[in-house]
Amino acid sequence: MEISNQRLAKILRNVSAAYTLKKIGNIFQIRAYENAADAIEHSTAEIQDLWQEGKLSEIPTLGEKLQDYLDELFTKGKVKHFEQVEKGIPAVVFDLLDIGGVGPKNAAKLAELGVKDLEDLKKKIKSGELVSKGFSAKIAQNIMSGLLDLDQQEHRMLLPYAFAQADKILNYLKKNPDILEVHPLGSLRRMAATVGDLDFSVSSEKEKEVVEYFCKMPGVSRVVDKGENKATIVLTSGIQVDLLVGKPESYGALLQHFTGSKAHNIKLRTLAQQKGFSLSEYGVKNVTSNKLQETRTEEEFYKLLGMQTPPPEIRENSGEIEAALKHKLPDLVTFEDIKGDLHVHSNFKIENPSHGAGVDSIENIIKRAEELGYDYVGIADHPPGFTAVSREQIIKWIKKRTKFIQQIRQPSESTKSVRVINSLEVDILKDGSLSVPDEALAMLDLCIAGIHSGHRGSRGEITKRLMRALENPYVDIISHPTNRLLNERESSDADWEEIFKVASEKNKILEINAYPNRLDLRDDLVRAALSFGVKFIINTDAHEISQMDNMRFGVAVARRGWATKKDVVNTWDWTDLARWFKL
DNA sequence: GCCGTTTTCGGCCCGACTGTTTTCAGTCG
Repeated sequence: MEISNQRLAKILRNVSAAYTLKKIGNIFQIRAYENAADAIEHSTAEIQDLWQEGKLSEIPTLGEKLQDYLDELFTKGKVKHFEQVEKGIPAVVFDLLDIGGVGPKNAAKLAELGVKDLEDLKKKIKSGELVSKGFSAKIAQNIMSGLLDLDQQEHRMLLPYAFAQADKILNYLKKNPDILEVHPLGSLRRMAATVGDLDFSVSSEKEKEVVEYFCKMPGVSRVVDKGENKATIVLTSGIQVDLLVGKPESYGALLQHFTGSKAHNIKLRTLAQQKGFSLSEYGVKNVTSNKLQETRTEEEFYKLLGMQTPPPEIRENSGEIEAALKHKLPDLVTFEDIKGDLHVHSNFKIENPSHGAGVDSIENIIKRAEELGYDYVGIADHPPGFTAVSREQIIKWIKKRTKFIQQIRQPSESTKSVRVINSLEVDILKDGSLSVPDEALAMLDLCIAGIHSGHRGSRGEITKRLMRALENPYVDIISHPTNRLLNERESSDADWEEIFKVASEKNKILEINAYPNRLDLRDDLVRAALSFGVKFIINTDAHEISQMDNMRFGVAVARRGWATKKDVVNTWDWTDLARWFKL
């Protein structure tokens, strides 16, 4: 049985709620379950995978006891202790917890009043039954809007989508002359693969006026909260947006505080506590003198703690605080370092394609690469499907395409033009062989290989397939290695350490695919692969030229995985790249 | 229940808003 991180977090939150309701243990035991749920929910690795590899202890907040419980859960599908503590609590209580604003106490109270499920609750609020049975009208109203929000929120937003929405809001905010600075916050600023709601901070002397201005933004459907210096709204699209306004003299602390992550901040505050400081969004307080030191910038804030400022992308309490204290933060790869995109699909004519072709011509792709300031671009179409087309036909098609590319790249011999790389993205078949014969692969400049079917194979099967592809001398790059699709499909299960080891030995490149719902290789696996000396390439896998702009989201994944410029081959200049790929 | 440059006990991040609370409980980020 597979248990997703989200489901796992929910199971632990249910236990926490049961502890609360039955008054089992103290507040810290209750919080321990919530802390673990948070950590699991925000983990980029699949917890069940870690369990299989015996690495549960790598997740902070999972101590001896919780590890035992998870072991029992994954082995037997249930946990005796959990069942015991939840005994006697109606199942509906745990469903009610999903409503924003409803915690254990209110959930239990609702169940007591005979609420059967979420639909029933909606009915009872509309009919006034809830109020007549003792709930205040205001609380009933809040629960109702929580219910409506729950209906709207299906998935977390994909990072590029969230960025597009955020840009509109940023543009609106920047128009107000009272606003001195504005930043995205939270998972958006940390460039996590998915984003729950959109948070922004603003530096201004006129806090109240800015909050008013924000609440009047076009597209606001509802103002949820409004305070002196903060507000929460819901847009007509259902997206929740938070705004926090701070004075310029303390803006650094505000920005730091709400960028998170939660785990990063908790660790930071624990550390500060030992040094006699208390941290908040207002600044650094000396506990002895009770004096608050304000900070204009994040850099000042971290400096007061004697450390470097970690880039937002790596603020996950995964070693960045220790590195910053030693002034040894890595020099992460940047978008400006990128010199080319080697995985773009064109509309080159093809019969019986194995997978979706691109919509733009090779000429237009080259033109776009020039506009982006790239030194090189790789055209990597899918070949014809090997089952529908004969071996001879595939070879013939590749010959024709190779000739076509050679013709249009003639001007690129001049120094100012973009170099064009003749490539294909071939399938790694069920047995690990490729969908294109070696004879045809020999005609290409380089070969990208990826799994495009049977993603749900067993750990052994997937590992074997990838291994065999890595052994193939024609394969240069493995595309989107885990094959996850965000909000749709989990990563394939494989022995990643073994794969990283072999990839490093054989000088094979792993792709960080910047396609919005892939962002694959995942950030945590990038970090793991780095320790084996694996090199990466960040590609957009664009199927239309506008998607070539997604590069920066792939860069974000690399940064979150602590990759530096030298680890990413498409930051290299043409000479180094050509030498590596023997072009 | 977790955790450790005060390690196996004794702490545990910090502050906000809402409701109806006249000093606090519940919930959230």
